[in-house]
Amino acid sequence: MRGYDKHAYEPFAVTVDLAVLTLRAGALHVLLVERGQEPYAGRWALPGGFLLPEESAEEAARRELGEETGLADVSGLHLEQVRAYSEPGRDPRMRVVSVAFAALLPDPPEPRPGTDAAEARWTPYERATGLAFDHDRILANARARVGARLESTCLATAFCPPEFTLGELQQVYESVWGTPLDRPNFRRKVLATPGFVEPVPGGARLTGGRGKPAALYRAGPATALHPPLPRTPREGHPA
Amino acid sequence: MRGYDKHAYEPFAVTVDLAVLTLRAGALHVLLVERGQEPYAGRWALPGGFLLPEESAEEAARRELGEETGLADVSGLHLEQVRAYSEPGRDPRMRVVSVAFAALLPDPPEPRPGTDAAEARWTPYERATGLAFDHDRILANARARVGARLESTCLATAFCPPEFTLGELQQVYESVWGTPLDRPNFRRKVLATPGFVEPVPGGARLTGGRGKPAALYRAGPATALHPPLPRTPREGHPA
DNA sequence: TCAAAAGTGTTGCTAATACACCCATGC
DNA sequence: GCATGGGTGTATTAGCAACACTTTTGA
Repeated sequence: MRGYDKHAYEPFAVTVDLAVLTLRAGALHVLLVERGQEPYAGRWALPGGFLLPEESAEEAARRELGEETGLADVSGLHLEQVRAYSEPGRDPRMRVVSVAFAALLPDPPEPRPGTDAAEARWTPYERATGLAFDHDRILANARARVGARLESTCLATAFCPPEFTLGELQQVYESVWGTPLDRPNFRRKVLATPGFVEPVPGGARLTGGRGKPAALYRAGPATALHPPLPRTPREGHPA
Repeated sequence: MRGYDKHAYEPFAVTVDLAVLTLRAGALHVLLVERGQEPYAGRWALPGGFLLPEESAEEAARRELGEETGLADVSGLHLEQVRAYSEPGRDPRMRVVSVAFAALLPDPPEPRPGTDAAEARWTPYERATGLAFDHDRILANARARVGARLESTCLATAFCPPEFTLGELQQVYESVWGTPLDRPNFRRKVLATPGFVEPVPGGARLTGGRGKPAALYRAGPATALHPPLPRTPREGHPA
């Protein structure tokens, strides 16, 4: 930040990469795009793109999110910065520093191919391997980050539509963490946290499920979870 | 990452900013440098600098750390990436994207001024306000990140010399979190976590303290803390 | 002998896990 | 009826906060 000269250093390109996560049929999915050109032509990759001259990485990520998903209003969706990736060889063409974001979507719209006519597709998280560049690592980091945030923040509601049941909320945790949770205990912990969820006044849901209609909730005003929702229903904790 | 043209976009400068944290006399301190030139000439700032063409942000951060502290061997020190900062106006000169790191130092050496002859100084965390650029925010984010990592990882030993007492380790937590902890309970939790600390075979310490000599420990092989060391001796965090 | 810091023991409360059980709906 | 998912109740248990107490040093 001192002794600088605008032209003394090779210019860097700065991009954003997005791990757009959602739940489809109770399983974690990620939005992938098929690359149309070299390098890695034909391979799947995380969506992303260059920063425009007058936008921040967050703004670029939100713009890309709208472009890739085709969603009209993308302003309320949660974007979580994961970290920056800056290894010199990560893009064979030039020096690219990438800021990765995790985006959380409640309803999974069918993706429309981006402006560059490459295909876009929701892919189960487990099958999203062999991605272009270092996107395998970025995706794993994004999932780990989101999983950690679920423990201590109210982030889980970002995966849910405006009104949701506690069963749906529980599925968020189970899908991202990959562990089953005890329903009665989950319910108590969520309801015991003030401001996490609020019951919607006169609602109960019916049509979808085969069982008893579930009560509907909305996201509450809280952002932090005190105490945290621990990840361990079955884990080796002998001590 | 698609449809790119090396010259289609304004070039970005990429820098690293370092929040170098240490404990002096039981209080959290941060390394600041006085800026010698505009903008913000005469103001204090976090140390940092540009990425060289063939180094990653982590490598640049470690190099800067060595340059600013004057430490000969900087390879074992802990560097924690905080996040990237990319708002268009954050540097008035040009578009600068900065990757922030928190560095944790056990022994606080007197800093030597950097190559650019500006002054460098350890500053108590509370007095490190009014910094140049957006460094107030970066520093706060770095401290929050380190505090959160103390809960769930064995990071605290990075603040300690190779051999340390449990009292010193406790001071790390108390200084970063800003809360006093109960010594007996802290001791039990640390020792109950396998691999967090290991007693050094035949050691006890004497000269420094006025009380009973404390046993010496070293960092163990564990990196994660299960269960986490909770931050709350008596705390009610309402939303 | 006192102060200061390390270390041990104990107690009592809180909270969470692991269930059993009831409810309401679709088929 | 019965399968399925929602929701409530509860007992045992484990963990932990709080505090009393002992130990070992320097002054």
